[in-house]
Amino acid sequence: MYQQRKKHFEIRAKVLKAMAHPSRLFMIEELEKGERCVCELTDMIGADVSTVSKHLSVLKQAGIVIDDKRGNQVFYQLRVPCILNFFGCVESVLELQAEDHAATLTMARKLSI
Amino acid sequence: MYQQRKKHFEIRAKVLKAMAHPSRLFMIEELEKGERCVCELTDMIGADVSTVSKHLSVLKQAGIVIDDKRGNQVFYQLRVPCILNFFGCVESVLELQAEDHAATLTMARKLSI
DNA sequence: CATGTTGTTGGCTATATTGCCAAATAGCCA
DNA sequence: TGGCTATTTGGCAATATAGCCAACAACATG
Repeated sequence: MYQQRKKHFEIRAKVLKAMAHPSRLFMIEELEKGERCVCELTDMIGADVSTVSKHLSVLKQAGIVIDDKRGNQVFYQLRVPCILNFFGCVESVLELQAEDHAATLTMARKLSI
Repeated sequence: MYQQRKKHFEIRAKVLKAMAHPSRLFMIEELEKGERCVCELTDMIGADVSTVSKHLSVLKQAGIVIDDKRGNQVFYQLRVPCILNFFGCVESVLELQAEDHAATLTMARKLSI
């Protein structure tokens, strides 16, 4: 049932895993506006260049971005525009969580906890 | 630039991280068909029950599923139907990768590498 | 060529994740 | 109550990830 399609899920998971980091999510959102060089992203994130470079290589490995070396700099570009759509979904998860949280607070207040 | 919205990205990343595991992706896909108890998922996945239970708790923590204890069993249910849409996006990443791979092979053949 | 800028890679430590086993908990039924 | 099933939790070892520094590679420019 699962074992047969395991490989399939492993591959999908790799893509998600590549996205599942705050700095990388930021980069994706930033790259939606257009290509950026490593130095620009580094400035925005405020981490070591080597750290940012490694994050970008994770995204590249996963097929989410492509790089283009021009002169001294390397420009990264989103490869998959649809990623944007997904954030709406993630957002709806978060909204539900917020509702739950609010409901819990209300309930607690009613029960004077 | 990033530091101000860091929290925001951390929260999003948590949701993605929860999804980013082959067994958990399988569960999500399975739960799209309807609720399932832990024992059913365990049978399908073929891992230890405790492992499956922990995976489910990760999904629950992230707000992706909810659980409902009925008698002896615990049924899990998807909370966010839109997750399905995202797989199309992940799939398109994979298709692009496949194309690249094919192109690389073709190129290698042309160059007789 | 020498120097500065931009990125990548290796190495290291700290931390997180995974998955198993064993133990604990909770509900069912005789 | 006692035994059975379903599930969760704690603990542990193996492995993976993150982020920094240092070293290196590639290019530009004086």
